[in-house]
Amino acid sequence: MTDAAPRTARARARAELTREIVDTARAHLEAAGAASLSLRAVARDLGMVSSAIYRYFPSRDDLLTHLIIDAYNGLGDAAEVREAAVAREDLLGRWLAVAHACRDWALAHPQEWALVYGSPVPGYAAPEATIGPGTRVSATLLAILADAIGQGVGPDAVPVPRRVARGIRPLREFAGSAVPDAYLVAGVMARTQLFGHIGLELDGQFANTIDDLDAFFDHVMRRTAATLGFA
Amino acid sequence: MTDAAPRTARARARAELTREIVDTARAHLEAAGAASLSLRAVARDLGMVSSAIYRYFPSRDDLLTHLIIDAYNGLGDAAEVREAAVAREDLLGRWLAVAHACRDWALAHPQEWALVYGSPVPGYAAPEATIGPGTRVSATLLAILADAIGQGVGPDAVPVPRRVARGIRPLREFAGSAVPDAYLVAGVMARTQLFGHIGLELDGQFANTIDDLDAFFDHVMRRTAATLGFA
DNA sequence: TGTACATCAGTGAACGCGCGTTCACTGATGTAC
DNA sequence: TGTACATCAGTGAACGCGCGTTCACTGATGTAC
Repeated sequence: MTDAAPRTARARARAELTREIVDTARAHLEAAGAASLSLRAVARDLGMVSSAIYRYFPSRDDLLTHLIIDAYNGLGDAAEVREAAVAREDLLGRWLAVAHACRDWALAHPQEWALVYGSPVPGYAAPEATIGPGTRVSATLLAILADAIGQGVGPDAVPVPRRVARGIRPLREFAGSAVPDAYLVAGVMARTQLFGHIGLELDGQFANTIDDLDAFFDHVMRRTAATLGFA
Repeated sequence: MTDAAPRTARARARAELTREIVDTARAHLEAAGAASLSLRAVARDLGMVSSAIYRYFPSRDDLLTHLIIDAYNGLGDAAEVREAAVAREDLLGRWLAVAHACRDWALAHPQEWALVYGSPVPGYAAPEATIGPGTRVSATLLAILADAIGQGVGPDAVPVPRRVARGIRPLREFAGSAVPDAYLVAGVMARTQLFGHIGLELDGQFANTIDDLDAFFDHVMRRTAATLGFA
């Protein structure tokens, strides 16, 4: 996306300052949330005048878009790296790697998580450029499910009602027709359990209910893996 | 909380205007989200001067607190009414009643749902008064689980690791000791599936993936009920 | 290698906006005798 | 039933704040010859 090796001093300075702006904005985001992210505050922190930011980003929304893409990629990287370190035939291990990577990343970057999976930022509409990076975790999970089929492993093959089968056609096409409907449903439910748990945990919905969330999450993710037939 | 029958004309006018302020605020909330809820805009809509609001609510945060409690109660009412209409021994029906009531309410009041289950409003800390109403749905679900035990119905009694059992002590105390740990875990997972699905659906995470979300949700909730042993 | 011009980063002032909250005030409603 | 005082709702102006964005500018960096 950016030039690999900027030639001139000007270009190098520009690349560096662009990175500094994004880094500072991300720090502000983590400190106060997306709604109160302010260009002026970012500029202040960098010792520039607020209008100078406009040499780098055409608007606040554009900066937000960068942060969203970065967040998706940060999460995607974390999940993919941890998942790639597990032996291919160890389906449970791969699932747990993705699950724990997502939760760890979310706990380390709660506002970035909220930026992409929380309530939409008022007045901001995510452009198309965010769609691709937004599907990386799901794609990784789907790859595990596909490998499971190769191993003859999968969820209970309960019948899926016709109307449901019809309603998940876009998903089936995205997944490739080799994945049976019952697997797709179980896969979506597993993802909902994963993302739902993380969201509820970040929102404090387990406060005064569950003390040891590390242990609980691991157990829940193992139970979820069992619904997919992973041992 | 409020006087049942206000005596004087002044008191009647006060009660009515208080209600109008909350109603208008709720309308603004649904239109633009909690972060952009403005006292001045509410006052403008009611044809009053902005400072007049302060005769009714001491601050913006206090108004937000009212909206949060109202939202919890609106959701709680919806769930309880629908659940109460189902025969006590029909566990699946009761679970589905709660699940669909929650989703229907959330789709009808997405910003109110976000207010209580979405990312926290920046700069706002929910006071204790919101805790009670916030547990109504969970309490209803727990009652179904307790009745299931009475019927000898429940999830697979898989062993719960010691550390997990220790970590859910507050929940066990809240539920009463009659509910085995495996049931509590399965119950929390069911709630996560329910709340997680609704949250992801409201955030548009199923766009381009699942067309018929009504059918899909019903199916997913039936599969979830199956994990609790409900037929 | 040096000069002339074009490009671009950063400045500082300004525009226009909306916000939450305070305060001294007026006039209507309620209460006590 | 009528008067005197207290309570309270609503007014309008003001304070102080921070925001996103625009614009004409200066001075440094880069490029072409």
